[in-house]
Amino acid sequence: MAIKTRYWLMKSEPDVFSIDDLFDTPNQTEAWDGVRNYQARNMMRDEMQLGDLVFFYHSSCKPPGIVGIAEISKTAYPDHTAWDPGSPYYDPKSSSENPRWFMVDVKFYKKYPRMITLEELKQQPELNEMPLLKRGSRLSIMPVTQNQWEIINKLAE
DNA sequence: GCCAACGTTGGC
DNA sequence: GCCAACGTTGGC
Repeated sequence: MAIKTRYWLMKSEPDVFSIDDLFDTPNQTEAWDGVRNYQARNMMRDEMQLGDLVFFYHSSCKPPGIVGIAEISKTAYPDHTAWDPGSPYYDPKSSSENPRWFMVDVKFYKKYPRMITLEELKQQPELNEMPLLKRGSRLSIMPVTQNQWEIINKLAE
């Protein structure tokens, strides 16, 4: 039996990797490397399923917001950038025998005709339970409920 | 560039 | 296992 699709939100700084970069990547698929937070890692490693849908969020930019949707195209596998001393994501405590960090592959799904800004998300009372909108929340990957997913998709119309 | 909030580290 | 110090995130 197929597992029910889950929904997520993943943050990326567009200067580093934007939704247009994903669009322009061969096969429109890229490894989501560099996650170095245990909570975020656990969600990728333990909960993300093939075909799950992801809000692509641009952070640390003006303005921040959701710019489109990606799809999980490969479930979690070790993040080898942690083993590369030349990588900004290098972590000497991770090894191929005992990997500490994981990544998934995401595939471009769609880009919204306009960004749904953080400001706009904040104005929706139905969304105030989203971790994204909670004071002090810094999670780079977070779950989205089906209800939240539908509300935001409607905003994009 | 500021800084609040949060996670991680490491001495004890 | 506590907790102070430090580093990072990310909106503003």
